[in-house]
Amino acid sequence: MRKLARHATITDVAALAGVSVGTASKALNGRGSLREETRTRVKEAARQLGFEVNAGARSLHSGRTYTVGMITTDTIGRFSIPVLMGAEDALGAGQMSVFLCDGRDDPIRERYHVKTLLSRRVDGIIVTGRRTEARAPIAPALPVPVVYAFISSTDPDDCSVVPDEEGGARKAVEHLLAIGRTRVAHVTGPEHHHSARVRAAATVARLAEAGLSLAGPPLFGAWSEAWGRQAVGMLLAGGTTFDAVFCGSDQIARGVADALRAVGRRVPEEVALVGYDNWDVMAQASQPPLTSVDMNLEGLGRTAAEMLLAAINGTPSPGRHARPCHLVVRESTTVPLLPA
Amino acid sequence: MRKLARHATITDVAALAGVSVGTASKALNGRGSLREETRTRVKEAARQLGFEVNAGARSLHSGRTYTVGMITTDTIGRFSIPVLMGAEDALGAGQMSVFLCDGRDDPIRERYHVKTLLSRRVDGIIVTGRRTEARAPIAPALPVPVVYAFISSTDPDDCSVVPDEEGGARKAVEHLLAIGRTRVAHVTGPEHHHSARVRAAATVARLAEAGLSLAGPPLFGAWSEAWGRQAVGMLLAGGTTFDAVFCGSDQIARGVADALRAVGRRVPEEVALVGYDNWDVMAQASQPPLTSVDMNLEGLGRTAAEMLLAAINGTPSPGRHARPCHLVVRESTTVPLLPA
DNA sequence: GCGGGCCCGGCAACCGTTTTCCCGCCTTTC
DNA sequence: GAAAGGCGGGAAAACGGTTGCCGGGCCCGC
Repeated sequence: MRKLARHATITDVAALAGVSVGTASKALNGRGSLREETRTRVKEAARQLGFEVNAGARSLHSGRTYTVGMITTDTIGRFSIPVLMGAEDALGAGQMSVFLCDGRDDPIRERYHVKTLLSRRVDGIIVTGRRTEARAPIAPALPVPVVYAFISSTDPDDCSVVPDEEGGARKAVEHLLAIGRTRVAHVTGPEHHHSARVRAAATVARLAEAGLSLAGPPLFGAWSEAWGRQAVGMLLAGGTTFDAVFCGSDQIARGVADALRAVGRRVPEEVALVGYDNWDVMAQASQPPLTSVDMNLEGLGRTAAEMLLAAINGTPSPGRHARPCHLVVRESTTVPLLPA
Repeated sequence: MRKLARHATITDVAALAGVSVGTASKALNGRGSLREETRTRVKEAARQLGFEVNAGARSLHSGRTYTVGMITTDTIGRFSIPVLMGAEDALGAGQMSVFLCDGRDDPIRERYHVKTLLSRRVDGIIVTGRRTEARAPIAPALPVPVVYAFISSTDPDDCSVVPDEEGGARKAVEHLLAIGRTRVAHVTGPEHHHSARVRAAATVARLAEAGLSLAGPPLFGAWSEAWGRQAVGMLLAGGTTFDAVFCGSDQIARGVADALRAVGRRVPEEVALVGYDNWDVMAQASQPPLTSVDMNLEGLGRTAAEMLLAAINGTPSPGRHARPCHLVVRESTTVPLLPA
C-alpha cells in the first residue's frame, strides 16, 4: 500500500476549485446559497484530492466530537463484548465513533482512562464490565453524560441498564413447572457473586409461589464445568431427589449434563436442565443442547447507547433500567418431536 | 452523578492564575522559561477548574492525534479480542487511544469506517479479523500507516503480523512423536478454510520428515465439537488404527475427547490428543484438559501495535511477519505423575 | 549613573473548519 | 433609466491551544 503524502485541507480544495475556503465549506456541507455549478466544482476538487474533513478542527467549532468512550471496568470478556457490539452498532448509526478502554480491574487505569476520554472531549461515556453488581461511579462528577451497561452504579441518579436477572430466573423456573417438574435443584456460582445470589433467591421465591421448595439448598460453587460435575456428585450422594436442575450458568449446566450422562441419568427425560447466559458455544455443544436464559446483552448495549445519545441531546434517563431476559428452549428440557 | 457545567479552557485557567494563555500553556507543558512560582500557580488553577487539555485543539497544531483506528473485518470475536487487547495495551503505554470499528464482513461498512478514521485523523490503523487468510488491502493508498494483525494483506508491501500456524502444527506433531506416538490422525475445519489447509499440510509434512504418514487422510469438517464427535465415528468405522489425534481446534478436540471416552478409549493412555487455539474455557474444561497450540494472539496484537507505532514514527516494517506459536501441555498428552 | 544582559511573561500567528456579515452585481420593476 | 431586491461568494472572527519572538524590568558591573 503506497502512502499518500498528507491530508488535503479545505484550503487545498478551495484553491483547486478557485473559490474561498468559506465557500468551499458551504459547498461541501450544503450550506449558504451557491450556484449548483460551484457546488459540484468544489465537490469534484474535494474528490480529486481525496479530501476528508478534519473532524477535530470541526468539533473545535461545533463543540461536539461525535465520539463516545467505552470503559470496561474489568478485562474485555465474554459479557462485555456483546454489550460493546450492541453499543457500537447503535452509535455507528448515529455517526459516532467509539474509544475503547480496558480498565483491567485497576482503579488507577480506570481514572487514567476517564481523564484521557475527557481530554478527547467525548460526548459521553459508557461503562460496562463483567459483574452485574452495583459499583461506585467512575467519577464523582463529569461534564459529560455517563451510562452504565450490564453493571450498574451505586448512585441512584446515574443511568444504568441492566438485565433483569431475577425475571430470567423466574422464567426458567416457570418453564420447568410448565413441563411438569416439581423437584428443582439449583447449582450456581460463588455466593459472594451478586448474580449467583439474585438468581438463587428468585428461584426459591418463584418455587415458593407455586407452593414448592427447592430440592435441597442452593449449591454455590464456581462458574465452571468442573463445579457442575462435582455438584451432581453432591446431589446424588446427599440423596436429594430431583427431576430438574436449574444452573447459574451454561458452563455449570454443561458440567451437570456430562456428569448426569456419566451416571446414566437421562436428560431431559429424567432430569430437565436449564442454564443461564445462552452462551452459544456452550449451550449448543452440550449434550443435549441446553435450554438457557438469554440476557440479550447486545440489546442491552444498544439500549445503553440509545440512552446515552438521548442524554447527550439533553434528555437523560436517570435510574436503574432492568431489561427483560428471555428463555431459549433447546433439547435439555424438551424431547424432540422426531427423535433421531 | 452530578453533571459539571462545561469543560474548562486554558483561557479560564489563565484568567484564574492571572497570566496570559500562552504562559498558561507553557506552565502546564513545562515549556518556556517561567518562575517556578508561576508554574505552580497555573497548575493549581488548572487543578481547581478540573482542566483537561482539549486534545483535538492540540492536535490541530501538532498534526498528531495520538489515536489509532482498529478495524475488525468480520464481527468482533474470539480471535480478534485478544489481538485487540494486546494492541490496546501496547498503545495505551504510548498514550494512544483506540477507535474500535466493527466491519461485520461488510465491505461497505468497512470503507465507511476507513473514511471515518481518516476524517478523525488517526495516526495509524490496525486491521484484524477472524481468518488468517490474506485479504485485499482495506484501501489502495492511505495517508497513514496500516498494520494487519492475525489476518494479512495480499499486498506484500503491507505490514502483516501473523501467527506461524505451520510452525504451531509442527510443534504439536513433534510433541506427539516425542511421547512415542506414530499413528497420528488429523481432524480439522473446512478445507476451504486457510488455517485448516495450512495446519493439515504442515502436519503431513512434519510426519513425513519423521518417515511417517498420517493415519488416514486429514478429516476436514467444521470447527465444532459435533464434528469432532462425528469424526471419531468415521475413524473407528474406517478401521483406521491411531494412537494420537491432532485437531485443528480445541472445540474439535473436545468433541473427539468426549466421543473417545464414550466408546471407552482412554485419553491419553490409548490416544493422545492435541488441540489448537488454547482456548482456555475449552481446553481446561475438557476431560481430560487439552494439550493445545497457543498462537499468542495477545502478543500478536502487541507486536502489531509496536510496529504501527514504529511506522508512525517513520520506520515501517513492510512484509509478512510470522510469530511463533507455542505448545501448552496438559493431561490429554501426559499421564499425571500422581494419578488422582 | 548608565548600559548591558538576563529572566520572565505577553503578543500574535497559526493549525483547519464553520459561520456570520457584508458587498457587488445582475435582474426586475416602475 | 434608476432603484430595489436577491443571489452568489468573499472576508474575517471564532473555536482552544502552542510556540516563536519580542519587550519590559531588574540586577549587576564598570
